[in-house]
This record gives sequence, structure tokens and C-alpha cells, in this order.
Amino acid sequence: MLQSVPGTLAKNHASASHASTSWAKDAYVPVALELLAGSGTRITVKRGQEIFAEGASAETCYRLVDGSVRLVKLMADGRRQVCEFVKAGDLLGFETDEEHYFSAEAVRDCTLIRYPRRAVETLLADDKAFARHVRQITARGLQDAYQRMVLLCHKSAQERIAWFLLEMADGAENEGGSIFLPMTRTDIANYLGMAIETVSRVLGQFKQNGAIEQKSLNRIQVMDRDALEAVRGEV
Amino acid sequence: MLQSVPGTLAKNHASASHASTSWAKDAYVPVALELLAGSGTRITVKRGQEIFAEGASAETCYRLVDGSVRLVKLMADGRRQVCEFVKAGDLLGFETDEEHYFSAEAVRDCTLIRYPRRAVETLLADDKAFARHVRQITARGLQDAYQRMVLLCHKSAQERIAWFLLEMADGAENEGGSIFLPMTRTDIANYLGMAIETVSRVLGQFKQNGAIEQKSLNRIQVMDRDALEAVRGEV
DNA sequence: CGGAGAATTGACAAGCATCAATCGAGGTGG
DNA sequence: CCACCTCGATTGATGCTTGTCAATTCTCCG
Repeated sequence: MLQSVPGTLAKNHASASHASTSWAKDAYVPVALELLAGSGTRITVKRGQEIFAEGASAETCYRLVDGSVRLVKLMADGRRQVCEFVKAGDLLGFETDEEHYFSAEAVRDCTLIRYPRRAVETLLADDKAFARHVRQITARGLQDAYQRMVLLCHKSAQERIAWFLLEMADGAENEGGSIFLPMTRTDIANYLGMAIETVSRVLGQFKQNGAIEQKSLNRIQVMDRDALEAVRGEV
Repeated sequence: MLQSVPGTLAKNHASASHASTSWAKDAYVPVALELLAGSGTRITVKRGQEIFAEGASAETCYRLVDGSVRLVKLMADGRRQVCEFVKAGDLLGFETDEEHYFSAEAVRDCTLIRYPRRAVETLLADDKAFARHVRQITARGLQDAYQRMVLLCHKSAQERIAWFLLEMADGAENEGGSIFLPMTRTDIANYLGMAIETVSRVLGQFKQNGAIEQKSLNRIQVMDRDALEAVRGEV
């Protein structure tokens, strides 16, 4: 039965790090946000605090200026799933409709600009390019979510951690293979769908075989990128 | 540290079945598709055939008129992740930008309408309501994806199957608790992130304790909905 | 310097994947 | 119309990865 040649498909066009880089390329959106500037309010949120709650009416949306945010879904028994980490420059809740379907929490102290949804809706209706951009970032969020489903279903703990480290290494805030991890091990565990102890153990293995070195609790130095990529595999 | 009251959040506002029901409610979109009718082409695809491939240039998008489609991501080793099942009435690839990030395959014989992307892009730019609707269905896809991440990371095999059955039971094509499952066990396994044998075993357990009865290979009768809901748990 | 939260490390158990064999159903050809 | 053949589903046995429980160590701040 149908079975396309895998090699031609799996080339990593979905490297999942475009969501941030697209900001640099797209010179337009800052202009659109400029239009919103009048209605935007600068706020600061302390580490661990909630920015908005799952199920709450989505009357505002945000742009993260500085810091790091996690998007979380809570279960009744208190367990939590981190759906996404939001980096500085990214938008929050622009794709939401009616009410938030996840809560947002500050991984560390954050600065955000808060926009009233009415103003954003108006801009979405009036500004085709901005509307198109919001469609794009939402689609890319979906793309990343699908990518991570593959990770969660078919990849081992080692592969997930290697993927995560390489993912973070491609982001900002790191020079020369030194990765800054703003979140806790618990966050990483909840993001990758595993126990915190497993995260610790796998990082220990990577330290053991010299793939990484730990400078501090949330600063990791990549010593052997090839080794990490070998562990991660394709996709 | 921060810990909102779980009960207030977890009320299942994300029942994940809105993607289809929204079509019935929103009387507008058929009108918009009417505008596209001139550029649409009716096509049929046989069971198992590919509609479009991951990584292919997204020059067309589709509306599924009849049948059932699975959205799939392939790995280099041949393993596959079913990201979503598409039901009759739903749109395919409208949120895509540039190139498809998953492939679409016919679960069974399908009828679709194919639209050139150029026409859709034009309509998106000209028709605010249609643009808004596309944003909504994309956001709902993201919502469902996040919901399923919780399922894949934190739920047991029994909980996943119970969730899946109840999900399918809320859909169309079934009367009086009789669920039609157009896809194979392999598809279900790849959708829920487990082995096909586990799917079989759990269904066997449910038959054993009288929660379901199997009318045929892809027709399941729910005998005790409460039991299934108890196994599924909240969310 | 001391305390609290986070991270690490170890021991153990369990759920689930994997391997393997059999069964069943649907479709085709004689 | 029936037998056969092939693909999918089921059922069983076994092992491993990873979650869970528990104790200790580390790190960050006050």
C-alpha cells in the first residue's frame, strides 16, 4: 500500500524554530503593533505568576518583550502539561477566540505589553497583512504541535532531551553552544512528557559521555553537537 | 507557588468536537465557499491513496465532502503519527502556508472539492468574515492538538481509548450509541500513540466488562457510556 | 551560615512495546 | 457459489523503558 519515499519527506523543513526567526524577517508586524501602541499597556510579571488562566475570558492579548513564558494545561489531579515555551518577541493569545484554552505563567520575571482584544480584532479586520501574519503564526504553532506529537509518541527519553537541547541551542540568549535554560527541570519534564527524574538521568548520561557540560543549573554547554544530533535522529 | 483551583479550570470547555459542529452553526462559510465554487474541482480518492504529501508545495486546498481523511507525519524509519482525522464537511489545508507540513491520506474512498490556493488567498484578503473563520478553525486545531498532548503524556492506554470512543461517539454517522470507525486499528494506534496490540487488548477489556459490544470490525456499540466516562476521567 | 526548594541518584515495580503465532474477514477467481 | 488467499485483528509470552517512591545532595538567597 501507499508508502512514499521517506527521505524526500522528512527533510527538516519543520525545524520548529521559525516562530521566532520570522519576526526578524517580517519587518511589517512591528508597524502593525505600532498602530496598537496607543492601546498597549506595559506590565511586569514575577517569576511563577500567572498571566492569564485557562478558561478565562480572553479580553486581552500580549506581546512578550522580555523574559520567558510557559503555556500550560492543568489536569484535575494537579498534573500539568507545558504546551509551549514563549520567547521574547513572540505574541501571546492573538490566535485565541472567546476564551483562553491554556493558562500562561511566567517562567521568570517578565515584561509584556498588553493589548485589549477589541483593538486587535479591529486591526485584524482592517489590516490584511496583519491578519495574514496572525494566520501564519497560528499555523506555525499547529505545525510545532504536530511535530511534538511525533516526539511524544515515537521518541525515547534520550531522543527527546537531545531534541530539546538542540532546539534551545538554536534560539537566542546563547553564544558558542552555551544554552540558557530559563525553565526548571519540572518544566522541561512537563514539556517533553516525562518524569523529572528521567530528565535528570538523561542529562547525567549526556554529561557522562561528554556531549554536554553543566556550567550552572540553567546554563548548559554543548561540547559535542554531532553526538547530540546523532542521538536525536532525523525529524 | 502558584496553583490555581483546578476545578474551575478543567471544566471541559475544550471538548474538541467543535471543529465539525461549528460548520452547522456557522451559516456563513457555505456562502464563502459558494464564491469559490467556480474555481473548485470535484475529485475522488480511493481508500489508502495520498491526497497530498508532506513537504509538497501547497498549491491547493480542499473541502472533504464525503469519506474520511487522516493527516499524517512520517518518520524516516517508516513509522507514522496520525495528527488528526478529518470528517466530512471539514476543510483541509486552508491554514497551510507555502508547503504542507503533513500528508493527507484517504481512510476510505473520499470525495473532495479542490480549490486553487490563489483563489482562497484572494478570498481571505477580501472577505473579513471568511478570514476570521479560517483563523478560528486553525485556532481550534491548535486547541485540539494541545488537548491531545495532555492525553498522550499523562493518560493510560485505557483512558486514551475511552476518550477516543467517546470522541467518535459525539461525531456524526452513528445512531443510538453505535459508533462507526472508518479507520483501521493501526490508524487508531498511530493516533493515540500506542501499539496496535494495545488497542486490541483494551477494546477486548471493554468488551469483557460490558462497556461496549462489537457489531463488526468498524462498528462498535456503546453499552455503558457511564463506564467509559468513568475510565476516561475528566478533561 | 542556615534554611528551603530544586536537582540528583538509587531501588523497584509496572505498564506497555515487541516478538510470535493464530484467528477472522473480505475479496477474488475458478 | 464456494474455496482460497491475503491483509488486518486478536491473543499470548516476555523484556525493557520509564514512572514511582525514597533518600541525599546541591544551589540559591535571605
